[in-house]
Amino acid sequence: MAVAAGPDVFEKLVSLAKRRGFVFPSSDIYGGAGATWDFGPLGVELKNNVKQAWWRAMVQERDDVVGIDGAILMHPRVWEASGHVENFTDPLVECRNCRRRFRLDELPDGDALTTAWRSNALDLAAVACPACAEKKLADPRRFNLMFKTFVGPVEDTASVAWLRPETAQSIFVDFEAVQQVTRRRLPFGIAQIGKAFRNEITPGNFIFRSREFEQMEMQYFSRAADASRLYEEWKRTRLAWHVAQGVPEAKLRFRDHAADERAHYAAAATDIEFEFPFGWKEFEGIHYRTDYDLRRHAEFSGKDLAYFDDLTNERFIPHVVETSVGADRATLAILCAAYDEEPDKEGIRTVLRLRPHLAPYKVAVLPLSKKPELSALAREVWAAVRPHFMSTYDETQAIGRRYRRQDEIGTPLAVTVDFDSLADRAVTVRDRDSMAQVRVPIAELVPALRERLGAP
RNA sequence: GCGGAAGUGGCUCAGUUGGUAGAGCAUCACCUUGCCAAGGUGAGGGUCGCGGGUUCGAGUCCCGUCUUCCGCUCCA
Repeated sequence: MAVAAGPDVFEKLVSLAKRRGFVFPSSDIYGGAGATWDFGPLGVELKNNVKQAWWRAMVQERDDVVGIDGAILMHPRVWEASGHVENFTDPLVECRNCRRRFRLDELPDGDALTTAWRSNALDLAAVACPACAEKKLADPRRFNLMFKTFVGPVEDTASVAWLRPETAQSIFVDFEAVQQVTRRRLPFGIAQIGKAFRNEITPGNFIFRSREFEQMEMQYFSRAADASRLYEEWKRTRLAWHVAQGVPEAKLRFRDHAADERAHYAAAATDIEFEFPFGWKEFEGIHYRTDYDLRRHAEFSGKDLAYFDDLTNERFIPHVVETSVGADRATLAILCAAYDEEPDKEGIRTVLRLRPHLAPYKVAVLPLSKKPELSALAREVWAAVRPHFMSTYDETQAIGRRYRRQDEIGTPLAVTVDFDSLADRAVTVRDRDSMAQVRVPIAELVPALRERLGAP
């Protein structure tokens, strides 16, 4: 499908995204707010469609997953239990010679150094840099990946709160309540879409890595004995979902994490990577989190989070397989996969070959000319279409140019009202990909469009 | 945060040895055309990231700052 590729294409895509109102830099009139992005009128439609497609596949079409929407601010102890306070706030040491940085605990004798640092007795003068061997390590500085804020009018340590760095913890914290109210038996999953915040050291690549982002996560709870099989199943399920969103399988691959690169909570981890124009990058993670999270929350909260199996009379902490995909990254991958250019009489025709269920607009209504009688009928047609499909209307400039505008934003169908329409009450439906045209009576237009757009 | 590069109308850029901003595309209007970026005429839109300095005068020199991009940690 998409033949265009490479970094130059990415620049064109970013340019298109800004020009047509998919994504803007946030706070742009103040010079930008630093790796934060606003989704414009088209971007919000696209991203909402991506989220809706995920929710549909994950919750609506399955019989074993339910959804929640958790709060961004949580009890600070949650992040101690989850390990984030410990693992996301590690002191970093920078070598003044080679400029490389290391986590203090990853240096030789790191545990001893960390202990010394905590008691303000750290001396790095005799410690060699692991990279260049020079003994020029600067004093450690905390680099907190979590955003800190304060609840209540007084900034004291008792009122510290963190913006969640992942959505998963709401699910673990709510696990028992959800399990009880839905009367679920294992295995079952809880899904959530929501914002998460990380104070990234190095954001970049457009919306690929930003400090505020949206996750689509699902935690699947099961017996320990089933976890490995479920882990493999979810890998396949999630890959298939991306393919169903129009991402070619050839541009997708799994990458298993080695033991030393896994997040602190994961016993096994696989990335689904997409071949972005700037390289193969992760955009979904599938993790086997064991019973780590529930066990920790049971420990820290003092609540018994064990599951009682009334068929076997066993009581145990469920194990978790997680799938976690960035909504922004998935949207970016879909945009990259959809971007296409093809030769044209006048130069190049840019087309976003988005699947209809993801396209911001499903239908564009276009009068052949701006003559008042055509405009009037076209607006009447638009009014008939609007309740059924996200749609748009355009009557400025030449018809060919307007088709190109719609191609560029991925609108799959155009409805053209011409002079014959005034007499025969029929319109032309034009297809973005085939550019084929079909004459359809206005009275049958909505079902005809629905048939061409296919399943949601 | 550190090193390197860059920051001019919506987009892509030009702007000579400092003299108060241009182009193409895009947008809009009118005329023409009437099914795949046609043509013509015209219009709107930038105090050149921001702040300060040097100068009679700065987009053009200096300092600071912010942002973006490429590397170093990380991960959705």
